[in-house]
Amino acid sequence: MDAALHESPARMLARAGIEATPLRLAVVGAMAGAGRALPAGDILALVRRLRPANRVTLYRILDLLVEKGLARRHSAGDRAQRYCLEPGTAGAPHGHAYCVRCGAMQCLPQGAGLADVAALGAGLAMDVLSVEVRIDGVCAACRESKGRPAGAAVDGDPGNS
Amino acid sequence: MDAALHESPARMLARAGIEATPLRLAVVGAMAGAGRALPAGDILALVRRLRPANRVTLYRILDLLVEKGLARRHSAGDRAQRYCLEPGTAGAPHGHAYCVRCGAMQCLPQGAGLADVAALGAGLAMDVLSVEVRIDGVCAACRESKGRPAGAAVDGDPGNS
DNA sequence: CCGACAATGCAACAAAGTTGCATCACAAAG
DNA sequence: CTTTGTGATGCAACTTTGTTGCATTGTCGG
Ligand SMILES: [Mn+2]
Ligand SMILES: [Mn+2]
Ligand SMILES: [Zn+2]
Ligand SMILES: [Zn+2]
Repeated sequence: MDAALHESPARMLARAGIEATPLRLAVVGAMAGAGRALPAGDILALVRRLRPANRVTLYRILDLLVEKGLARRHSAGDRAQRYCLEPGTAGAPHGHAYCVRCGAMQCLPQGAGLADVAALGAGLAMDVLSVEVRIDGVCAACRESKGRPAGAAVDGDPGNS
Repeated sequence: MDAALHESPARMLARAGIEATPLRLAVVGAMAGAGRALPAGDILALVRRLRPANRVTLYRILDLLVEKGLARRHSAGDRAQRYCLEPGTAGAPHGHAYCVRCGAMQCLPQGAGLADVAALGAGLAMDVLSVEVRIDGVCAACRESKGRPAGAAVDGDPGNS
């Protein structure tokens, strides 16, 4: 996609008040421009194309990114949490489309359809913190390829740590 | 709550084409009238007030209920899936309000705020199967009690199996 | 060089769910 | 009444995903 639209990983970390380290830059780089929310395992595989990386450290970095507001954590139908970068400008939430076949979780354009869900939360006798909207289904790629799941996962074998 | 509003567990199973067994009746009974989506662990604890029950069998029963359309499985912010009975009449989806503090997941009234989310799914190059809407926040009970979480869990010790 | 302090790595652990296989219950057949 | 088949249940081991405690490394101010 159009790389010019994206801030550099270094700037993103700076904006969130997180000290830049090689691993953190690699993690943010892996998530940037994906256009979808990735499970920790996929992010780890992507980062390991560039450098060795420890599983636990990755989880700690992801926790930090979420805590500092740079990333969001989303639950899908399966057991793994997905992480996607907050769209640059603000904390406006966005929904996701989850393929129950291949596990891909596409980020949807901001604001789409979420307005009245947020309104719904307002009447709830609850301090609303966030709103999760997920559309489950079978993605176009998986609908075609009847056989194996379409974009099943990031390649690259396991191993290190 | 008003028990007269609820179908009997036996009837629910019959309607879904599931053979009734004592355990299955107990499971459906535990879920019925809860008004919220319960994690498997809570359902197990409730069932065990009545009879011994095996963890694996419970998971198999829950899978069966979901497969036959009698129950729905929902993911929350934590690692445990929640299960709630489909409201009697139809497959109309409903959203949930999840308390990040005590883990309670309240079922919201049907239709509330989900109309345009469903519409959003229609434009998606994806075979839409279902729509998940979850409002995360801190429930009223937890907001008051600053100390320990409010409705933390179903009581009853672990043990059996 | 020295100590402080954050980042990383490693091993063990934990929670939730799954798998394979043994057993049980019960009904139909002989 | 006994045999035999089938689905439901139980049990142990395992997998996946994430977490915790603690050791090690690296960096920066003095
Ligand atoms: Mn996203
Ligand atoms: Mn519900
Ligand atoms: Zn797919
Ligand atoms: Zn609560």
